[in-house]
Amino acid sequence: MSLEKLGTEVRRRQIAAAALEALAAGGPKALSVGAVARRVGLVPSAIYRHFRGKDEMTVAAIGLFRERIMENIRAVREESPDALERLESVLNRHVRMIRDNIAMPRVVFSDSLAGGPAGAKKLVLGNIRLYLDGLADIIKEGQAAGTIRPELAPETTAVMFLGLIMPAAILWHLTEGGFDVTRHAARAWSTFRNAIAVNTSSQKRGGR
Amino acid sequence: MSLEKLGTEVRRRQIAAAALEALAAGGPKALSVGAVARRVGLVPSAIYRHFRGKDEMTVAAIGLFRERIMENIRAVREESPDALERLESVLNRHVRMIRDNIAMPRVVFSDSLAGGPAGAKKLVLGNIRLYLDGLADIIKEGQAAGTIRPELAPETTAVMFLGLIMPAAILWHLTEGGFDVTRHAARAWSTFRNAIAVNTSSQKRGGR
DNA sequence: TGTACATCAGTGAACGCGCGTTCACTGATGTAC
DNA sequence: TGTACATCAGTGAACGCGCGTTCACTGATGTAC
Repeated sequence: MSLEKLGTEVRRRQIAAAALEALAAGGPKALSVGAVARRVGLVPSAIYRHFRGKDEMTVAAIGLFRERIMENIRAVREESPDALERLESVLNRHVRMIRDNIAMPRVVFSDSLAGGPAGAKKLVLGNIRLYLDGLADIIKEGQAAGTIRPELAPETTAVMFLGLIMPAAILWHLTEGGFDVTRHAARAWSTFRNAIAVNTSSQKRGGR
Repeated sequence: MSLEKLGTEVRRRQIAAAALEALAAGGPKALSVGAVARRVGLVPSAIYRHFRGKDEMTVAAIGLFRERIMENIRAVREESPDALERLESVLNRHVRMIRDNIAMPRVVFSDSLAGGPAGAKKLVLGNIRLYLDGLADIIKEGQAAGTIRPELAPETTAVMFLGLIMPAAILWHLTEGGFDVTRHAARAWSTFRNAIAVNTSSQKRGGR
Protein backbone atom coordinates (compact mmCIF):
# COMPACT_ATOMS: atom_id res chain seq x y z
CA MET A 1 0.00 0.00 0.00
CA SER A 2 1.03 3.57 -0.45
CA LEU A 3 1.68 4.43 3.16
CA GLU A 4 2.76 7.80 1.93
CA LYS A 5 1.49 10.77 3.82
CA LEU A 6 0.60 13.79 1.76
CA GLY A 7 -0.13 17.39 2.64
CA THR A 8 -3.79 18.19 2.84
CA GLU A 9 -3.91 20.69 -0.04
CA VAL A 10 -2.45 18.07 -2.37
CA ARG A 11 -4.79 15.39 -1.09
CA ARG A 12 -7.81 17.63 -1.39
CA ARG A 13 -7.22 18.12 -5.09
CA GLN A 14 -6.42 14.44 -5.50
CA ILE A 15 -9.64 13.43 -3.77
CA ALA A 16 -11.71 16.00 -5.65
CA ALA A 17 -10.31 14.67 -8.93
CA ALA A 18 -11.09 11.08 -7.91
CA ALA A 19 -14.61 12.13 -6.96
CA LEU A 20 -15.09 13.76 -10.36
CA GLU A 21 -13.86 10.59 -12.07
CA ALA A 22 -16.22 8.44 -10.01
CA LEU A 23 -19.09 10.75 -10.88
CA ALA A 24 -18.20 10.63 -14.56
CA ALA A 25 -17.81 6.88 -14.66
CA GLY A 26 -20.75 5.70 -12.62
CA GLY A 27 -23.05 8.59 -11.92
CA PRO A 28 -24.11 10.00 -8.56
CA LYS A 29 -24.60 6.56 -7.07
CA ALA A 30 -20.91 5.77 -7.61
CA LEU A 31 -19.94 8.93 -5.79
CA SER A 32 -19.57 7.29 -2.38
CA VAL A 33 -16.97 8.14 0.21
CA GLY A 34 -15.71 4.57 0.12
CA ALA A 35 -15.39 4.41 -3.67
CA VAL A 36 -13.57 7.72 -3.86
CA ALA A 37 -11.22 6.71 -1.05
CA ARG A 38 -10.39 3.47 -2.83
CA ARG A 39 -9.53 5.37 -6.00
CA VAL A 40 -6.95 7.38 -4.10
CA GLY A 41 -5.68 4.33 -2.22
CA LEU A 42 -7.06 5.38 1.12
CA VAL A 43 -9.50 4.05 3.66
CA PRO A 44 -12.95 5.74 3.79
CA SER A 45 -12.42 7.42 7.12
CA ALA A 46 -9.24 9.07 5.84
CA ILE A 47 -11.38 11.34 3.66
CA TYR A 48 -12.49 13.08 6.84
CA ARG A 49 -8.97 14.37 7.42
CA HIS A 50 -9.44 16.56 4.35
CA PHE A 51 -13.15 17.21 4.10
CA ARG A 52 -15.86 17.78 6.65
CA GLY A 53 -17.99 15.19 4.93
CA LYS A 54 -19.29 13.88 1.66
CA ASP A 55 -21.05 17.11 0.79
CA GLU A 56 -17.90 19.19 1.03
CA MET A 57 -16.08 16.62 -1.09
CA THR A 58 -18.81 16.79 -3.72
CA VAL A 59 -18.68 20.55 -3.78
CA ALA A 60 -14.91 20.40 -4.28
CA ALA A 61 -15.40 18.05 -7.22
CA ILE A 62 -17.84 20.44 -8.83
CA GLY A 63 -15.40 23.28 -8.27
CA LEU A 64 -12.64 21.33 -9.96
CA PHE A 65 -14.94 20.71 -12.87
CA ARG A 66 -15.61 24.41 -13.13
CA GLU A 67 -11.89 25.07 -13.43
CA ARG A 68 -11.58 22.58 -16.24
CA ILE A 69 -14.43 23.82 -18.39
CA MET A 70 -13.50 27.45 -17.93
CA GLU A 71 -9.96 26.54 -18.93
CA ASN A 72 -11.53 25.13 -22.09
CA ILE A 73 -13.15 28.44 -22.93
CA ARG A 74 -9.98 30.35 -22.16
CA ALA A 75 -7.82 28.10 -24.33
CA VAL A 76 -10.19 28.40 -27.26
CA ARG A 77 -10.05 32.17 -27.11
CA GLU A 78 -6.32 32.02 -27.64
CA GLU A 79 -6.46 29.59 -30.52
CA SER A 80 -8.34 31.79 -32.92
CA PRO A 81 -9.90 35.25 -33.13
CA ASP A 82 -12.81 33.99 -35.21
CA ALA A 83 -16.02 33.25 -33.32
CA LEU A 84 -17.12 30.36 -35.53
CA GLU A 85 -13.74 28.69 -35.29
CA ARG A 86 -13.80 29.13 -31.55
CA LEU A 87 -17.18 27.49 -31.26
CA GLU A 88 -16.08 24.61 -33.44
CA SER A 89 -13.04 24.14 -31.26
CA VAL A 90 -15.15 24.14 -28.09
CA LEU A 91 -17.33 21.49 -29.67
CA ASN A 92 -14.34 19.33 -30.49
CA ARG A 93 -13.06 19.67 -26.96
CA HIS A 94 -16.42 18.54 -25.67
CA VAL A 95 -16.29 15.50 -27.89
CA ARG A 96 -12.81 14.68 -26.66
CA MET A 97 -13.92 15.05 -23.05
CA ILE A 98 -16.83 12.71 -23.62
CA ARG A 99 -14.65 10.11 -25.30
CA ASP A 100 -12.19 10.34 -22.41
CA ASN A 101 -15.14 9.67 -20.13
CA ILE A 102 -14.67 12.92 -18.32
CA ALA A 103 -17.88 13.74 -16.52
CA MET A 104 -18.74 16.72 -18.68
CA PRO A 105 -22.31 16.98 -19.81
CA ARG A 106 -23.33 13.47 -18.75
CA VAL A 107 -23.33 14.18 -15.09
CA VAL A 108 -22.10 17.54 -14.05
CA PHE A 109 -24.08 19.46 -16.63
CA SER A 110 -27.16 17.55 -15.63
CA ASP A 111 -29.14 17.55 -12.44
CA SER A 112 -27.86 14.25 -11.16
CA LEU A 113 -26.77 15.90 -7.96
CA ALA A 114 -30.18 17.36 -7.30
CA GLY A 115 -30.80 15.04 -4.37
CA GLY A 116 -27.32 15.65 -3.03
CA PRO A 117 -25.81 18.39 -0.92
CA ALA A 118 -27.80 21.57 -0.49
CA GLY A 119 -25.29 23.75 -2.30
CA ALA A 120 -24.58 21.36 -5.15
CA LYS A 121 -27.61 22.27 -7.20
CA LYS A 122 -26.74 25.97 -7.05
CA LEU A 123 -23.10 25.24 -7.85
CA VAL A 124 -23.97 23.14 -10.87
CA LEU A 125 -26.28 25.87 -12.05
CA GLY A 126 -23.47 28.36 -11.50
CA ASN A 127 -21.16 26.24 -13.65
CA ILE A 128 -23.65 26.06 -16.47
CA ARG A 129 -24.37 29.78 -16.29
CA LEU A 130 -20.66 30.62 -16.38
CA TYR A 131 -20.13 28.34 -19.31
CA LEU A 132 -23.14 29.69 -21.19
CA ASP A 133 -21.91 33.20 -20.53
CA GLY A 134 -18.56 32.28 -22.01
CA LEU A 135 -20.26 30.91 -25.10
CA ALA A 136 -22.61 33.89 -25.34
CA ASP A 137 -19.62 36.25 -25.21
CA ILE A 138 -18.00 34.47 -28.13
CA ILE A 139 -21.27 34.68 -30.03
CA LYS A 140 -21.66 38.40 -29.32
CA GLU A 141 -18.15 39.05 -30.55
CA GLY A 142 -18.98 37.12 -33.70
CA GLN A 143 -22.03 39.30 -34.18
CA ALA A 144 -19.96 42.43 -33.67
CA ALA A 145 -17.41 41.13 -36.17
CA GLY A 146 -20.15 40.38 -38.67
CA THR A 147 -19.64 36.62 -38.87
CA ILE A 148 -22.66 35.58 -36.81
CA ARG A 149 -26.21 36.62 -37.66
CA PRO A 150 -27.07 39.71 -35.66
CA GLU A 151 -30.74 38.82 -35.21
CA LEU A 152 -29.95 35.78 -33.01
CA ALA A 153 -30.29 36.01 -29.24
CA PRO A 154 -26.82 35.09 -27.91
CA GLU A 155 -28.14 33.32 -24.79
CA THR A 156 -30.56 31.18 -26.77
CA THR A 157 -27.84 30.34 -29.24
CA ALA A 158 -25.49 29.36 -26.42
CA VAL A 159 -28.09 26.97 -24.99
CA MET A 160 -28.65 25.54 -28.47
CA PHE A 161 -24.93 24.98 -28.75
CA LEU A 162 -25.02 22.95 -25.54
CA GLY A 163 -27.83 20.99 -27.12
CA LEU A 164 -25.53 19.91 -29.92
CA ILE A 165 -23.53 17.80 -27.55
CA MET A 166 -25.75 16.91 -24.60
CA PRO A 167 -28.01 14.26 -26.15
CA ALA A 168 -25.01 12.84 -27.99
CA ALA A 169 -23.15 12.46 -24.73
CA ILE A 170 -26.03 10.59 -23.18
CA LEU A 171 -26.34 8.32 -26.18
CA TRP A 172 -22.63 7.66 -26.10
CA HIS A 173 -22.84 6.62 -22.49
CA LEU A 174 -26.00 4.53 -22.82
CA THR A 175 -24.60 2.65 -25.79
CA GLU A 176 -21.28 2.29 -24.01
CA GLY A 177 -19.38 3.95 -26.79
CA GLY A 178 -21.48 2.57 -29.63
CA PHE A 179 -22.87 5.94 -30.66
CA ASP A 180 -20.48 7.86 -32.88
CA VAL A 181 -20.19 11.21 -31.11
CA THR A 182 -17.49 12.47 -33.40
CA ARG A 183 -19.55 11.94 -36.54
CA HIS A 184 -22.65 13.37 -34.93
CA ALA A 185 -20.77 16.45 -33.78
CA ALA A 186 -19.32 17.02 -37.24
CA ARG A 187 -22.68 16.79 -38.97
CA ALA A 188 -24.56 18.73 -36.35
CA TRP A 189 -21.95 21.46 -36.39
CA SER A 190 -22.23 21.78 -40.12
CA THR A 191 -25.98 22.39 -39.86
CA PHE A 192 -25.67 24.62 -36.82
CA ARG A 193 -22.91 26.68 -38.39
CA ASN A 194 -25.07 27.24 -41.41
CA ALA A 195 -27.89 28.37 -39.16
CA ILE A 196 -25.91 30.95 -37.26
CA ALA A 197 -23.29 32.14 -39.75
CA VAL A 198 -23.88 35.21 -41.82
CA ASN A 199 -24.51 34.18 -45.42
CA THR A 200 -21.33 34.50 -47.43
CA SER A 201 -20.20 33.17 -50.78
CA SER A 202 -19.52 29.79 -49.12
CA GLN A 203 -23.25 29.20 -48.79
CA LYS A 204 -23.01 25.66 -50.11
CA ARG A 205 -22.13 24.00 -46.77
CA GLY A 206 -24.66 21.22 -46.62
CA GLY A 207 -25.25 17.93 -44.80
CA ARG A 208 -22.68 15.14 -44.64
CA MET B 1 -57.02 5.94 4.87
CA SER B 2 -58.16 4.41 1.65
CA LEU B 3 -58.67 0.89 2.85
CA GLU B 4 -59.89 0.12 -0.61
CA LYS B 5 -58.61 -3.01 -2.22
CA LEU B 6 -57.88 -2.77 -5.91
CA GLY B 7 -57.18 -5.36 -8.56
CA THR B 8 -53.54 -5.84 -9.26
CA GLU B 9 -53.60 -4.68 -12.90
CA VAL B 10 -55.10 -1.37 -11.82
CA ARG B 11 -52.65 -1.01 -8.96
CA ARG B 12 -49.69 -1.84 -11.16
CA ARG B 13 -50.45 1.07 -13.44
CA GLN B 14 -51.18 3.31 -10.50
CA ILE B 15 -47.89 2.46 -8.88
CA ALA B 16 -45.95 2.77 -12.13
CA ALA B 17 -47.46 6.22 -12.63
CA ALA B 18 -46.55 7.24 -9.09
CA ALA B 19 -43.01 5.96 -9.62
CA LEU B 20 -42.72 8.03 -12.78
CA GLU B 21 -43.94 11.11 -10.92
CA ALA B 22 -41.46 10.52 -8.12
CA LEU B 23 -38.69 10.14 -10.66
CA ALA B 24 -39.73 13.32 -12.43
CA ALA B 25 -40.02 15.34 -9.26
CA GLY B 26 -36.98 14.28 -7.32
CA GLY B 27 -34.69 12.24 -9.52
CA PRO B 28 -33.54 8.67 -9.04
CA LYS B 29 -32.91 9.18 -5.36
CA ALA B 30 -36.58 9.96 -4.79
CA LEU B 31 -37.58 6.76 -6.51
CA SER B 32 -37.75 4.69 -3.32
CA VAL B 33 -40.27 1.98 -2.60
CA GLY B 34 -41.43 3.89 0.46
CA ALA B 35 -41.91 7.18 -1.36
CA VAL B 36 -43.82 5.59 -4.20
CA ALA B 37 -46.02 3.64 -1.79
CA ARG B 38 -46.84 6.83 0.10
CA ARG B 39 -47.89 8.53 -3.15
CA VAL B 40 -50.43 5.78 -3.76
CA GLY B 41 -51.56 5.73 -0.13
CA LEU B 42 -50.05 2.35 0.65
CA VAL B 43 -47.48 0.95 3.00
CA PRO B 44 -44.06 0.07 1.47
CA SER B 45 -44.49 -3.67 1.77
CA ALA B 46 -47.75 -3.52 -0.17
CA ILE B 47 -45.76 -2.77 -3.31
CA TYR B 48 -44.55 -6.35 -3.21
CA ARG B 49 -48.08 -7.62 -3.85
CA HIS B 50 -47.79 -6.13 -7.33
CA PHE B 51 -44.12 -6.14 -8.17
CA ARG B 52 -41.31 -8.56 -7.44
CA GLY B 53 -39.23 -5.68 -6.21
CA LYS B 54 -38.01 -2.17 -6.85
CA ASP B 55 -36.36 -3.07 -10.14
CA GLU B 56 -39.55 -4.43 -11.66
CA MET B 57 -41.39 -1.35 -10.48
CA THR B 58 -38.80 0.89 -12.10
CA VAL B 59 -39.02 -1.02 -15.34
CA ALA B 60 -42.80 -0.61 -15.32
CA ALA B 61 -42.38 3.14 -14.84
CA ILE B 62 -40.06 3.33 -17.84
CA GLY B 63 -42.55 1.32 -19.87
CA LEU B 64 -45.32 3.70 -18.96
CA PHE B 65 -43.14 6.57 -20.03
CA ARG B 66 -42.57 4.89 -23.37
CA GLU B 67 -46.31 4.70 -23.92
CA ARG B 68 -46.69 8.38 -23.22
CA ILE B 69 -43.98 9.65 -25.53
CA MET B 70 -44.97 7.37 -28.35
CA GLU B 71 -48.52 8.59 -27.92
CA ASN B 72 -47.09 12.07 -28.40
CA ILE B 73 -45.58 11.13 -31.74
CA ARG B 74 -48.77 9.39 -32.84
CA ALA B 75 -50.97 12.37 -31.95
CA VAL B 76 -48.75 14.78 -33.80
CA ARG B 77 -48.96 12.71 -36.95
CA GLU B 78 -52.71 13.13 -36.91
CA GLU B 79 -52.64 16.85 -36.32
CA SER B 80 -50.95 17.82 -39.54
CA PRO B 81 -49.50 16.28 -42.67
CA ASP B 82 -46.65 18.80 -42.79
CA ALA B 83 -43.32 17.64 -41.33
CA LEU B 84 -42.26 21.05 -40.04
CA GLU B 85 -45.58 21.62 -38.34
CA ARG B 86 -45.35 18.19 -36.80
CA LEU B 87 -41.92 18.89 -35.39
CA GLU B 88 -43.05 22.20 -33.99
CA SER B 89 -45.97 20.48 -32.34
CA VAL B 90 -43.70 17.84 -30.79
CA LEU B 91 -41.52 20.61 -29.44
CA ASN B 92 -44.51 22.34 -27.88
CA ARG B 93 -45.62 19.10 -26.31
CA HIS B 94 -42.17 18.68 -24.83
CA VAL B 95 -42.33 22.13 -23.35
CA ARG B 96 -45.72 21.40 -21.86
CA MET B 97 -44.45 18.14 -20.38
CA ILE B 98 -41.52 19.92 -18.80
CA ARG B 99 -43.72 22.62 -17.34
CA ASP B 100 -46.05 19.97 -15.96
CA ASN B 101 -43.01 18.44 -14.33
CA ILE B 102 -43.47 15.21 -16.15
CA ALA B 103 -40.18 13.34 -16.07
CA MET B 104 -39.51 13.71 -19.76
CA PRO B 105 -35.99 14.64 -20.73
CA ARG B 106 -34.84 15.56 -17.26
CA VAL B 107 -34.65 12.06 -15.98
CA VAL B 108 -35.96 9.41 -18.26
CA PHE B 109 -34.15 10.67 -21.32
CA SER B 110 -30.98 10.85 -19.30
CA ASP B 111 -28.89 8.14 -17.78
CA SER B 112 -30.01 8.75 -14.23
CA LEU B 113 -31.00 5.13 -13.90
CA ALA B 114 -27.59 3.88 -14.95
CA GLY B 115 -26.81 2.62 -11.48
CA GLY B 116 -30.24 1.06 -11.17
CA PRO B 117 -31.72 -2.20 -12.38
CA ALA B 118 -29.77 -4.16 -14.96
CA GLY B 119 -32.40 -3.80 -17.65
CA ALA B 120 -33.18 -0.14 -17.04
CA LYS B 121 -30.26 1.21 -19.03
CA LYS B 122 -31.23 -0.83 -22.07
CA LEU B 123 -34.87 0.13 -21.69
CA VAL B 124 -34.09 3.83 -21.48
CA LEU B 125 -31.89 3.48 -24.54
CA GLY B 126 -34.75 1.66 -26.27
CA ASN B 127 -37.09 4.53 -25.45
CA ILE B 128 -34.73 7.11 -26.85
CA ARG B 129 -34.10 5.05 -29.99
CA LEU B 130 -37.82 4.60 -30.59
CA TYR B 131 -38.43 8.28 -30.12
CA LEU B 132 -35.54 9.27 -32.37
CA ASP B 133 -36.84 6.86 -35.00
CA GLY B 134 -40.24 8.52 -34.82
CA LEU B 135 -38.64 11.91 -35.30
CA ALA B 136 -36.39 10.66 -38.09
CA ASP B 137 -39.43 9.26 -39.91
CA ILE B 138 -41.13 12.63 -39.81
CA ILE B 139 -37.96 14.23 -41.12
CA LYS B 140 -37.63 11.72 -43.96
CA GLU B 141 -41.22 12.36 -44.98
CA GLY B 142 -40.50 16.05 -44.98
CA GLN B 143 -37.53 15.45 -47.24
CA ALA B 144 -39.65 13.34 -49.57
CA ALA B 145 -42.28 16.06 -49.62
CA GLY B 146 -39.64 18.68 -50.37
CA THR B 147 -40.07 20.78 -47.24
CA ILE B 148 -36.93 19.63 -45.42
CA ARG B 149 -33.46 19.92 -46.91
CA PRO B 150 -32.56 16.65 -48.57
CA GLU B 151 -28.86 16.80 -47.75
CA LEU B 152 -29.46 16.45 -43.98
CA ALA B 153 -28.97 13.11 -42.28
CA PRO B 154 -32.33 12.36 -40.63
CA GLU B 155 -30.82 10.63 -37.58
CA THR B 156 -28.44 13.49 -36.87
CA THR B 157 -31.25 15.96 -37.30
CA ALA B 158 -33.44 13.99 -34.90
CA VAL B 159 -30.71 14.06 -32.23
CA MET B 160 -30.28 17.79 -32.81
CA PHE B 161 -34.00 18.23 -32.30
CA LEU B 162 -33.71 16.52 -28.93
CA GLY B 163 -30.91 18.96 -28.20
CA LEU B 164 -33.32 21.84 -28.60
CA ILE B 165 -35.14 20.84 -25.48
CA MET B 166 -32.78 18.83 -23.30
CA PRO B 167 -30.52 21.59 -21.93
CA ALA B 168 -33.55 23.82 -21.53
CA ALA B 169 -35.27 21.17 -19.44
CA ILE B 170 -32.26 20.87 -17.17
CA LEU B 171 -32.03 24.63 -16.77
CA TRP B 172 -35.71 24.79 -16.02
CA HIS B 173 -35.32 22.26 -13.27
CA LEU B 174 -32.11 23.69 -11.80
CA THR B 175 -33.61 27.17 -11.64
CA GLU B 176 -36.84 25.73 -10.27
CA GLY B 177 -38.90 27.22 -13.02
CA GLY B 178 -36.89 30.40 -13.40
CA PHE B 179 -35.65 29.60 -16.87
CA ASP B 180 -38.19 30.45 -19.54
CA VAL B 181 -38.48 27.19 -21.50
CA THR B 182 -41.31 28.45 -23.64
CA ARG B 183 -39.39 31.45 -24.87
CA HIS B 184 -36.25 29.43 -25.42
CA ALA B 185 -38.16 26.81 -27.38
CA ALA B 186 -39.79 29.44 -29.57
CA ARG B 187 -36.50 31.13 -30.42
CA ALA B 188 -34.54 27.94 -30.82
CA TRP B 189 -37.23 26.51 -33.06
CA SER B 190 -37.13 29.55 -35.26
CA THR B 191 -33.41 29.11 -35.81
CA PHE B 192 -33.64 25.36 -36.17
CA ARG B 193 -36.51 25.57 -38.61
CA ASN B 194 -34.51 27.93 -40.74
CA ALA B 195 -31.62 25.49 -40.68
CA ILE B 196 -33.59 22.48 -41.83
CA ALA B 197 -36.36 23.94 -44.00
CA VAL B 198 -35.93 24.17 -47.74
CA ASN B 199 -35.50 27.79 -48.75
CA THR B 200 -38.78 29.24 -49.83
CA SER B 201 -40.03 32.78 -50.34
CA SER B 202 -40.56 33.08 -46.56
CA GLN B 203 -36.79 33.23 -46.09
CA LYS B 204 -37.01 36.16 -43.73
CA ARG B 205 -37.69 34.11 -40.56
CA GLY B 206 -35.06 35.48 -38.22
CA GLY B 207 -34.26 35.67 -34.51
CA ARG B 208 -36.72 36.90 -31.92
C1' DT C 1 -81.74 -13.35 -0.04
C1' DG C 2 -78.58 -15.22 3.46
C1' DT C 3 -74.53 -17.81 5.22
C1' DA C 4 -69.80 -20.10 5.01
C1' DC C 5 -65.65 -20.13 2.90
C1' DA C 6 -61.62 -19.07 -0.13
C1' DT C 7 -58.92 -15.61 -2.04
C1' DC C 8 -55.76 -12.17 -1.88
C1' DA C 9 -54.63 -6.89 -1.37
C1' DG C 10 -52.95 -4.48 2.38
C1' DT C 11 -50.46 -4.30 7.12
C1' DG C 12 -46.68 -3.73 10.43
C1' DA C 13 -42.84 -5.65 12.70
C1' DA C 14 -38.37 -7.26 11.80
C1' DC C 15 -34.07 -8.17 9.11
C1' DG C 16 -29.75 -7.27 6.66
C1' DC C 17 -26.95 -4.37 3.92
C1' DG C 18 -24.56 -0.32 2.37
C1' DC C 19 -23.11 3.93 3.43
C1' DG C 20 -21.74 8.18 5.93
C1' DT C 21 -19.60 9.35 10.01
C1' DT C 22 -17.03 9.11 14.68
C1' DC C 23 -13.24 8.06 17.51
C1' DA C 24 -9.30 6.28 19.88
C1' DC C 25 -5.15 4.69 17.92
C1' DT C 26 -0.66 4.50 15.24
C1' DG C 27 3.31 5.66 13.13
C1' DA C 28 5.69 8.57 9.61
C1' DT C 29 7.48 13.35 8.97
C1' DG C 30 9.40 17.63 10.39
C1' DT C 31 11.42 20.55 13.99
C1' DA C 32 13.92 22.01 18.27
C1' DC C 33 17.77 21.36 20.79
C1' DT D 1 24.93 14.76 12.93
C1' DG D 2 21.99 12.72 16.50
C1' DT D 3 18.09 12.46 19.77
C1' DA D 4 13.42 13.70 21.82
C1' DC D 5 9.18 15.45 20.88
C1' DA D 6 5.01 17.37 18.56
C1' DT D 7 2.13 17.14 14.69
C1' DC D 8 -1.10 15.15 11.98
C1' DA D 9 -2.34 11.96 7.79
C1' DG D 10 -3.91 7.45 7.75
C1' DT D 11 -6.20 3.27 10.18
C1' DG D 12 -9.85 0.07 11.58
C1' DA D 13 -13.54 -0.95 14.57
C1' DA D 14 -18.01 0.55 15.67
C1' DC D 15 -22.37 3.24 15.23
C1' DG D 16 -26.83 4.77 13.38
C1' DC D 17 -29.82 5.54 9.58
C1' DG D 18 -32.38 4.70 5.42
C1' DC D 19 -33.90 1.56 2.39
C1' DG D 20 -35.24 -2.82 0.11
C1' DT D 21 -37.21 -6.96 1.31
C1' DT D 22 -39.58 -10.90 4.03
C1' DC D 23 -43.23 -12.87 6.55
C1' DA D 24 -47.01 -14.08 9.48
C1' DC D 25 -51.21 -11.68 10.00
C1' DT D 26 -55.80 -9.39 8.95
C1' DG D 27 -59.92 -8.33 7.00
C1' DA D 28 -62.51 -6.89 2.78
C1' DT D 29 -64.43 -8.87 -1.55
C1' DG D 30 -66.37 -12.35 -4.45
C1' DT D 31 -68.29 -16.95 -5.00
C1' DA D 32 -70.67 -21.44 -3.90
C1' DC D 33 -74.41 -23.36 -1.87
